[in-house]
Formats: sequence, C-alpha cells, structure tokens
Amino acid sequence: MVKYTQTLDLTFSALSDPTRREILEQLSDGTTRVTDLAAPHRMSLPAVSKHLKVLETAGLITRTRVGREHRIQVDPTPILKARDWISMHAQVWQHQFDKLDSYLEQAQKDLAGAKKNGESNEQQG
Amino acid sequence: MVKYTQTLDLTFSALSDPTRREILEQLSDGTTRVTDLAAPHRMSLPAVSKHLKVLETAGLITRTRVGREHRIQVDPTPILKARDWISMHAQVWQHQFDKLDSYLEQAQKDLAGAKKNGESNEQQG
DNA sequence: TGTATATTTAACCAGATGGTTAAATATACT
DNA sequence: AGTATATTTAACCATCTGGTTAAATATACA
Repeated sequence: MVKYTQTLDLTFSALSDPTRREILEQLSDGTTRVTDLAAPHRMSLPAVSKHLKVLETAGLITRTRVGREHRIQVDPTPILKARDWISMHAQVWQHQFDKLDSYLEQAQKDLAGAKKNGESNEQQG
Repeated sequence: MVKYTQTLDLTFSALSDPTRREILEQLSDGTTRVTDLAAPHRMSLPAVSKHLKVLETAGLITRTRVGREHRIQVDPTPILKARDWISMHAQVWQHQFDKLDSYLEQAQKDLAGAKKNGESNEQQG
C-alpha cells in the first residue's frame, strides 16, 4: 500500500508538467528517438533528457538502446492506475458536489424565507 | 488552450501529494471542517491549511464560511478533465505498448534463430 | 585513428514545495 | 469584556524542480 501511494505520487507528479505531457503525446504519434522528442521543445536537450528520466522513474516510459540511439516507448500501466484512482472516487465526488448544489439552493430559499419572516441566521436547537 | 494546460498542470500537481489525495478521500466520507480534515494527518494544522489552499487554487475544492468554520467541498470538474486527458490518449498508448510487446517477442525469436544459425548480433544493412 | 552524432552526467542556479512555530484574525461563549 | 475555538498568515528552513552550460560517454562513419 505504500507502493501504491508512491506510484500515484510519481505518476501524477510526472503528469503535472506540460512538457512531459507533450512528450507522452509525441510518443502517441510514433516518435521514439530522444533527439526527435526534444526537437519541438524550446529547451536544451539535457532538459528534455531530465524530463525523460522523470517519466522513466515514474514507469511511464521504457527505453531500449539501439546503437547510440535510445528508443522511448510509453507504458500506460501507471497512468491507467492514476485514472482508476480518479474513477474510483469520481462518482461519490459528483454526488457530494450535486448535494452541495441543492444545499446551496435550499439555503438560498431558507435565507429568503428567513428575511421575509425576520428570523435570525442561527440554527434553532 | 493555455488555460487548459494550466488547469491540467494544477490538477495533476495537486493530486501528486498523498496528503492531498487523502483529503479528497476524506471529503468523500462527508468530512467538511478543516480541523476534522486535519485530525488524521501527522502534521500541523497550518500544513493542512496549505494543502487545502493548493487544492482550492487548483479548483479541486471550494470553501464556504459558516461562522468561524470553513466547510470544504469537492468540485470534481477539474479532476474529471484530468481523467479525460488520460482517457483521450490511453487507447493509443495501449496500442503502442502492445506493438512494443509483439516487437520484443519477434526480436526474441529473431535472436534465437540468429544464434542457432551462428549469425552476428549486427543488423545487416 | 579521427571526427561526427546521440545521449547522459555534472555542476550550478533560481524558484517552488512542504513542513515548522509563532502570531494574527474572526467568531463563539459566558 | 474576557476567554476559547477555528482558521489563516508570516517568517523561516531544507529539499525538490526545472532550467542552463560544459564535459563525458557511447556509438557510427570514413
């Protein structure tokens, strides 16, 4: 369970940087070489190399050496676990959120009624 | 589109901390007061207060003042956008990943065949 | 062997992050 | 008015993050 949490930490953290998300999108397009991945980004190659290391440490990509080139591939497993974590809670959150909506509506009505009747803002008993 | 990226940055970043994810889970359980949210965490109240601020800035929670208490509520909207971003790419990633699998299998077979035939490890080109 | 290419590592830096304690603010209670 | 409770803000600190440039490493090519 420590592991699970650490995985989510690393995954969400890796996904929090726009450059890294773009890299993951480039990988969708079939780009694999580090130099090619780096090309569109307005930063140095070492900077991109660092981003790749972050993605690799988080397990979001794997690397295969072919001669002097490194071929980068996505491993979607941890990202899907992150999505699962969201999905696991989304329904309850949505429910809570809807409850809040209706609560606020009701509070609005209560307030209007209270004002009309000259009641205080305090709850009774 | 800048906005969209910033939202994802803030959302994934907010989700990358285990304390903040636990807070979101506590909110599922109906906990709302700051003090109650802070109780299970082995850190000071100001530390939790900071985490709440991060969640609030990212738009993951909203806050309603009731007297001296702050009632915290989840807003699932940005989290669902983060999930959407993952979902939008998951299928292609999965496909790429499966392709890699079959590539590696094939390479494994090629290698085995090459060894049997006394071929070198170099590509013949 | 010498040179070019692909990529990482090292050293450095500014700013962000996540924690602390002490103090401030706002509200409630008697 | 005075005290207690709920919460944030301020000031501080160590560590992490994301970038830089220069150098190192590994492979390819002639």
